[in-house]
Amino acid sequence: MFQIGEFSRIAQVSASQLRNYDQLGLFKPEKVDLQTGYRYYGARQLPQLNRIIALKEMGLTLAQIKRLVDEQISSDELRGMLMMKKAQIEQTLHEEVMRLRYIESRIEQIDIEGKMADYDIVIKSVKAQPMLSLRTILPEPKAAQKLLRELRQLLPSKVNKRSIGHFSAIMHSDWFSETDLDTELGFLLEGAVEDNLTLTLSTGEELRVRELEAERNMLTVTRVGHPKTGHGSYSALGMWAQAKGYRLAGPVREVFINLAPPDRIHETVTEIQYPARPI
Amino acid sequence: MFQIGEFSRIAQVSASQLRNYDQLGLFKPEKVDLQTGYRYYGARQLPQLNRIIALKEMGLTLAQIKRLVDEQISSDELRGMLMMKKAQIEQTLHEEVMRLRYIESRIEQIDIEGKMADYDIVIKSVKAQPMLSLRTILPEPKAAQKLLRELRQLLPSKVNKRSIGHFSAIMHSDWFSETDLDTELGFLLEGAVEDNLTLTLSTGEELRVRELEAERNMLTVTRVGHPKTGHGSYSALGMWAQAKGYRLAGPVREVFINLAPPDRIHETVTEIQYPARPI
DNA sequence: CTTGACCTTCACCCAGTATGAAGGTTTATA
DNA sequence: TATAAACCTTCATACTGGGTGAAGGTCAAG
Repeated sequence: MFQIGEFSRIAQVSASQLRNYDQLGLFKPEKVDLQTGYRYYGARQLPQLNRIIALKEMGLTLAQIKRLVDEQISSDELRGMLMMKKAQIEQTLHEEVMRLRYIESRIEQIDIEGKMADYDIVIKSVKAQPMLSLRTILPEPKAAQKLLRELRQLLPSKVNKRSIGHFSAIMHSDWFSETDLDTELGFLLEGAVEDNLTLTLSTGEELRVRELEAERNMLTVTRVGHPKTGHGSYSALGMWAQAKGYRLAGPVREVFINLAPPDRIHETVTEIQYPARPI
Repeated sequence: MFQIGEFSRIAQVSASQLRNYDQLGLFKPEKVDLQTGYRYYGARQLPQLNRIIALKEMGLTLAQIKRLVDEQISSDELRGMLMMKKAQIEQTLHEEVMRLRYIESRIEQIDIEGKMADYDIVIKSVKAQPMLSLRTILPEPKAAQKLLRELRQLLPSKVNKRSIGHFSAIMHSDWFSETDLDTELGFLLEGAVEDNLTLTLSTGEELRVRELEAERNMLTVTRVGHPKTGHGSYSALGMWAQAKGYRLAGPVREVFINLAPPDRIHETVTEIQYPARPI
């Protein structure tokens, strides 16, 4: 029979931990002197304590170990618990590997470019949201500006001013070119809006309200600059997606967070949103 | 200019976090109304905030990010910080992989044997300690018992009773056999002991004090049972070492934590200690 | 009779943020 | 002009899964 101090030296577990385990009902001394409260441990208890320590090192919590130890759990159940733990570790392992890959790609980028990139990809989730839009083949980028100008005049009379959101574009083309892009243009709308609202332009084209889908995994990058100069951001998005294990999935959205006037067009702030799925 | 609420919606960062970052000096609004204290953020601040979020996801702390952001750190320094973080992640990754392998081996073992092993390996560190011992070729296991009996009679007269530790064996043979084992037998000693203490047995053999080396990584397994039946523990030790990335390194020690009398020999508790080195 | 080991209980620490409540202004809408 | 919603500050608390330490007192061995 060992007193707590000696037992703690043999097992290399602090006496306070032993008292703690006793109190938790996880590991009780073989005998407690009722008069003095002294704990007495038997040598045969060492294997039990070692089991607890081994399970702790496998990453089980004390509560789980308690269940294991005092419910005389079957080996099948134990196997199940270990499998769960295994899955959990594999999950965090996967996440760590992704982080590692990403950091490596940033280091590599610094090595190549001599500086840190001026954009950062962030993953967001986006709720479903109505949009008043027109899908059209844009002959050239400036056509969008004309559309915007007219919309700005017409919109306030049709829609409550508060519910006008950001001007946005959805790119339905898969390829990148300067001309003849299949693009959906319009304004995001906030809150409830009549479904069948429409707005007719001077060209005869008609904007309708439609619901943009919610996206759980939206890779986004926000950049300042002329809207035409976003190429770098796209390639960064692609690399990021690959490093983190996402597959780019849907039509890209470009949300114009602030619409600078033409003479300060390079101050425009755009958020590029690329729907993605985990691989 | 956005108020905190709208900005928080766009950036998907809670308003309280934004206030927090402001207070930490990590990310300040473009303008603060001195009258009202209202924070106003500009669209061009979004990329800055995204940088902070991206760095946070890489695992840097807010304090590190603050240094990065407001000390205009050079790309070399940034590279260094990321390399550090990378090394750190690789370290935890390695540990997780080890844990995973171990858990897998335990699951496998349950699958094979239908139950959990009845011993658990625990890694300890052991201090240097004096031992009064005799190295000899043991013709047969019972010779050890004879030695022990004589030692028990002789020892108390030579050594302060308090400083007598556990009876122990050190196996200098690499192979396992029942007979002719090159074994060192004796008692561990506690506290300071005269160096040149010796003890002569009736056979003429002489026990001397020598210092056992400290071992930082001692793989230990504690078992209850007849001392001869320890084979299973040894194979478990080997498997464990392989799974966790250790190389078995030194002569094994067996410490008899309790020495049961011959009629209850199966209650003997032994700790097997195997020095090891991380690979 | 002294010293060291032990007892209980309670509080506090770790790390790194994030959140919430209380109590009070400000702004925008009806 | 009333009222709701948004904002302000400050302070406290949560989280996770434990571990450590002090205070104040009792016990045991030599």
